[in-house]
Parts: sequence; C-alpha cells; structure tokens
Amino acid sequence: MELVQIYECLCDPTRLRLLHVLSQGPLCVCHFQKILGEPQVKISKHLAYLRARGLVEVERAGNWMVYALPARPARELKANLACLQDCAQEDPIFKRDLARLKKLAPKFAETSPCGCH
Amino acid sequence: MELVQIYECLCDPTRLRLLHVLSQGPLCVCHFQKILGEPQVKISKHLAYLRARGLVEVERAGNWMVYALPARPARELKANLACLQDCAQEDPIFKRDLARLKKLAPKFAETSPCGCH
DNA sequence: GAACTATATTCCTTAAGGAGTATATAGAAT
DNA sequence: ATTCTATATACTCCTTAAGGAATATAGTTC
Repeated sequence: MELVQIYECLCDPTRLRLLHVLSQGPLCVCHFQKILGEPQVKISKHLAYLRARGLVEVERAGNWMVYALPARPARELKANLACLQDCAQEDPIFKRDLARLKKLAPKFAETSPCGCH
Repeated sequence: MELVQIYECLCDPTRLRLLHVLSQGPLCVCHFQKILGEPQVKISKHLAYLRARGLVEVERAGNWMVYALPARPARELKANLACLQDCAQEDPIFKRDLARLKKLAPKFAETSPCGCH
C-alpha cells in the first residue's frame, strides 16, 4: 500500500470522521448518516473513495452495505490509523461522533438487522 | 493546528521526502535539490506550501534559506512526523534520500556556509 | 554598481477532487 | 409485478493543486 494514498484518504474531514468511527467497529451507510449528520451521497462517495484505495472493506447484508476497516491492514495503514485515534482524542467533532455512536448503537441493533453494532 | 491541514501536506510524495529528510536536521533549498534530484522550482514551491501551513520554519542565512521542522511542533504534527519516520523506514526512495544526505553532508559543510549540515 | 548566486513568484496548462441534484440499481416486502 | 428501502452513480459547477518555463527578488562579491 502506498503511503501517499493513505494520506490522500486522510486529507478530508469527512473521511477522517468515517475512519475514526469505523475504528469502533463496522457500520452501514445509514448509520454513518445519523452519526455524522451528513447527506447520504456525501457519505457514500467518501466511502467509495476509501474503498477504492483499500482503506475500508465492504460486505452486503440485504439492503445494507456494511463497511469496516480492513481485516489485515498494511503496516503503514495500521500506524496511521493509530495515529489518527491518538490525534482525535481531544477534538470536539470526533468526540461528538463517538458519543452519538454510543447513544445510537442500541437503536441500531433494534431497528436494522444489518449486523453492524 | 488542524489535523486535515497536516494530512494535506503529507499527501504529496515530494513533500513527504522533504519532511523525512528534514527530520535529520535543517537544510537549505540547494541541498534539497541535490538530495532529492528535483528541480529548484519544485522544491521551493513545496517548501512554501509546507511553510504556509506551519509544517516547516525558515531562516535566512545570506543567500541561503534554511528550512527546519518547527522548534515546538504541535502535538498532532509531532505524532504524524513520528509515524512518517516509522513508515518510511523500509521504503527505497526514503532510504536513498537519507543515504545521499549522509554522503553529501561533509561536502555541504565545506562549500556552503549556510549552517545547515 | 554590475555580475553572480540562491531562492521565490508568476503565468499557464492540466488534472483531481469536493459538493449538490438528480437518477439508477439492487434487494426486500407487499 | 409494484413499491419501498438502502445505496451507488452520473452530471455539473467550482476550487485547489501540480508541473514547467520564465522572470523577479534579495543578498553577496567583485
């Protein structure tokens, strides 16, 4: 995996938020929408961008597309994701995303049988 | 310092090489030219890009402009520069740059009184 | 002050990417 | 088969940035 490609993926705030939330576990698009508060097309396109460069993986579950971090991430990716987690700790937006995830996770489990959270 | 801005700086191979070499100590533009083997305008413009975003600092020494990593880097920058050093270890281009730096450092000291290496 | 050196800036062309609107697809439910 | 839900893609507009050629600037040397 090319290091520059990783950084290209990281240089957009929406993608940073997606990856940051994904570190907590797989999620589908509609749940990302709820957590980030961004329109579907935006989420979907950024996930496609990440997927095309190998930063996320996808699995279909009925109507839902469940995105996840790679099962076996390359060394450089692993290092940078860890670095992101570290840097994101104090940022209010990242923190808010995590808070929303924790708050919504139970509802997700009830209403959508897609197996993510 | 904005995290995304750091990643924007890191998503170009030339800038990665500049920052990687800079971690060994301050350097002036003409020495970067020799080490990277890239034209002056390219080096200069990428350094200006990094400078505008606070990833490097500059000091004039006669005709020479001596670039260096920030004396007191922000937490996120520090983390990402460390991560870059880590990721760069096995890459042939990064390794070649370092090798050239070590080889040329003595000549730099002789021929250019700019105080970098 | 004229020539020289090191570096920066401007101009041009080209390409990539981000946002939004609208539309298409694929599977599920009825 | 039709409708519904979740997601993806195409299209358009706009901004940013990369590379190269040429030129400008600032300091030094003679």
